[in-house]
Amino acid sequence: MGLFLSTAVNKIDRKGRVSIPSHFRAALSGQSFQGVVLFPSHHYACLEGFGWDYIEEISQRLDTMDFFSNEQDDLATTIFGESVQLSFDNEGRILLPQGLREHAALDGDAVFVGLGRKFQVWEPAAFEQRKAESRQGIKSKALTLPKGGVV
Amino acid sequence: MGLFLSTAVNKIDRKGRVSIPSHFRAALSGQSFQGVVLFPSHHYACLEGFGWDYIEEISQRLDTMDFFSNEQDDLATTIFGESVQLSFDNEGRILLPQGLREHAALDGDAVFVGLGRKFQVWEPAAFEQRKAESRQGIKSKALTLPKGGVV
DNA sequence: TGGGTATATATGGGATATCATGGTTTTATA
DNA sequence: TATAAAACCATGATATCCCATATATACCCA
Repeated sequence: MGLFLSTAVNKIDRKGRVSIPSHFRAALSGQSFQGVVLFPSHHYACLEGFGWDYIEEISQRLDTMDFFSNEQDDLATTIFGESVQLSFDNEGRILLPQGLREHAALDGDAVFVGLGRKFQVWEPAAFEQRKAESRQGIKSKALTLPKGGVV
Repeated sequence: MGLFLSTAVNKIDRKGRVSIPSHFRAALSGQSFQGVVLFPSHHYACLEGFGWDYIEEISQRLDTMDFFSNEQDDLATTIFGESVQLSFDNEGRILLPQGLREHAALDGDAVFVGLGRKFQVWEPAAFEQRKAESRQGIKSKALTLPKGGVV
């Protein structure tokens, strides 16, 4: 397995904890780090999430760049500097840092959307809007999957 | 594990001590030397930091460069000449040498930014500027990760 | 098939441990 | 002996652990 699928909505409790949907946790069960990495999306008011292996992959790609190059620094500052490593508690929850909650305007409920190798976390109303937009986008541009490609 | 992620701001006390964020210490927990290596960045008014293992890797990479090139001299001078090895106290703090504090204009608060294999230490206002700059840099140059997608 | 039981998941709350921070005392050093 | 550095101790805030419970899901057996 290892792919994030489907959508689920969970509650954020007064301490700022949320359960990661169990099927998302199942997708991560094989990994060394039991938790997720979250990152504020630059396109939308939502969070992007993935497993530890994905971060390591990014790190390896960055390592192929020059040591103290500006390009490497720019990418690393935005990608690594803004992502947070959050481990599961015994109940499969994470504690959402304040900054991330604000970025996605999360309060009360959180929508988890599976997108294959990554997932997103949305405030419910914002997600409804996004969903409508994306349907519209698919219609107007007649988007299809690239041949044999990944989303 | 072993990657530096996310951003945290800690206080420098009147003796010049700062806590290294606990998740950074966790990333270094497997290493023989319990502490960090810091040196003044030549690109920015900040400090660059990493664990002991990374110093060795840098040394190896320098060996692959032209022997008496200016570039190698610069790097070698910076990295080996200006680096300071600072060990944790029982509370996970280091004592910042005066010269380094001045280079990064550190006073009061210090921002720790994870960049994967290394991290940086910034004066808060200076980092805000740097953050904007790096986002801009990515956009304008349409930077993507080598051989692969953007996050 | 129906109904009931067991199991897993999501959620809440109190107790406990960790972290960042400040200060005091002891040790090393010049 | 003067000074800086290291070790030690204290504390509030916050994160983590642990237990309880409700609800939903899977499972079993008549």
